[in-house]
Amino acid sequence: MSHLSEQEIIRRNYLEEIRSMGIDPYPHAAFPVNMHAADIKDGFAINPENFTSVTLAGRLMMKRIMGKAAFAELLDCTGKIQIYLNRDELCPTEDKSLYNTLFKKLCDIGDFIGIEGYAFTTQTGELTVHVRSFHFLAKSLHPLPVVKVDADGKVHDAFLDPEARYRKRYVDLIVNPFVKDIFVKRAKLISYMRRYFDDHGWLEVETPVLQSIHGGAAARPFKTHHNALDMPLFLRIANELYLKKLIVGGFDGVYEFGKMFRNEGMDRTHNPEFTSVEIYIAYKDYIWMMEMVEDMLEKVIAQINGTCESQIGDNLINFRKPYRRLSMFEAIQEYTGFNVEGKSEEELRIFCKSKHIELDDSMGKGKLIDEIFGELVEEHLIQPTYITDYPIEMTPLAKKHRSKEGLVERFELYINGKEIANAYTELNDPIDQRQRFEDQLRLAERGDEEAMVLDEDFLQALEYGMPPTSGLGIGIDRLTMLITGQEAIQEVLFFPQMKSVKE
RNA sequence: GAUCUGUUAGCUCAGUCGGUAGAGCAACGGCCUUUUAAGCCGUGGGCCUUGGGUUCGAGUCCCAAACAGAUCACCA
Repeated sequence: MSHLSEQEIIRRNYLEEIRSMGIDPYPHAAFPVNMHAADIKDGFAINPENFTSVTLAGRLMMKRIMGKAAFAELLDCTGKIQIYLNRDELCPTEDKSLYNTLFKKLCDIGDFIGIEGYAFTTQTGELTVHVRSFHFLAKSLHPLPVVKVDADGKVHDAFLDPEARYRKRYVDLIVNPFVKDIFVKRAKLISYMRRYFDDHGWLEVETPVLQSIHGGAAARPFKTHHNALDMPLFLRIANELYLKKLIVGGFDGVYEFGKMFRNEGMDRTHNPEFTSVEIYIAYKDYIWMMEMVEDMLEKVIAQINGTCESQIGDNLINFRKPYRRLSMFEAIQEYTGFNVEGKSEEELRIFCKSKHIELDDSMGKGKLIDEIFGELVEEHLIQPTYITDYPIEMTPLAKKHRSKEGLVERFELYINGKEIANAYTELNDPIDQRQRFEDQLRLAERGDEEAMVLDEDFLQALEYGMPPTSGLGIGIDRLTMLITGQEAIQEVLFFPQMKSVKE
């Protein structure tokens, strides 16, 4: 703390003046809050008699002082409410210092105060708490941005610089009410999903974040080191293999909400740590999983938004089931007019070149088809759509398709042009699984940094026998973006990763 | 990682052709017993992101760096 602004110095001086009045600017005792701002706003018009003695606490956000009377705004966890203070009612004796000195002079915007009083409506129709007693609860030493909303709902002096908002999220939360709403919806999303899973009897579990082998996905990991064991460890890129081991162990349904860590680029849809939910259900296949996912999303989103719809940019997304199902080949046919089925690698390359898709020599047929899909189809999948049946090369943990040669039983759920969920009929044939890992090893030898690592312990688990199982992963951050209408992942993370600022 | 844009008071932003830095809010002082975007009147407040350069003179022009945003690449 090298340089203090004029306003910061003044607040520190006020802190000492409060002490010199014999008042503790950071009191210890609990304050007996019995009401929130929203309770009064919701209930006063119906039952005003319930609001003759309300005790509120929160931040002082605005002072309008008119001599012996003053209006102020109090912000608590439910929002703002106006309060009214009258000098001679607050200070009936000769000593007017509580009003004149403590409130008028030494209370700054941002300070925490507690009040007791009764609710009434002013001549201008504003619901207000008439203060009978006033208590100082905590001093704020930094000035807050002062954001005002006028009668037309127009915001003045908005605090909107993304860097400032993300680096000081607490200020963002204090000053921008819409930010809180996003995180409340995020919490509800996780809570309602958890309830849906629990109601079906599936078990919430926790698996290791620190892993000696980073399996279960194709991505570059963060590396760390355990000192006592003197061994390298990785932060998990996925929890898939551990969850399947629990299915081997005899649970019929397990799920985990948790952070995954990927050492890759950051942008408005990627943060190095992100939250996923993965769920594995025994004796099911990917067709069953599609039905479960659309049922769950319809119910959960209706509970959160009060409707199955969500507006994102220009698109109104409807989450009502059933969702459209298209195989990857059908989707490519529909959006490009090109049929990839039965085509040779050379024919696929010619098509890619005609569409100006960038290629490199290492790409096989599966990767080429994936490129075509990613470049030409994804952006068109606005309403919830299941894309099914992927080329086997890209998907080492999924079971070969029951009837289509060269494909696996996999679906991804696309919404608003982005992948939201990924699911398989899980591969439970340990011999096949070993071969698939070995194929990945060959990719790694050719320099693919994201190729999956062979996990001997996982293979051994499969050798003990895993029931037929379907598994699913959903990106919670991206789903939150969809239901809150946000287009940047940073808006749905309290503390998105930022570069450190050099002093 | 690439390209473009931005960084000026606590906050939101102006700043013309290169000539000693501006507004509103916030702060400070005064007046004021139901106001409301900010009650009224007045006053103070600046490492113009950082470092170089051009120039008699740089917030402004040039070069570099830091951080951020947008677009792209990679991924979920």
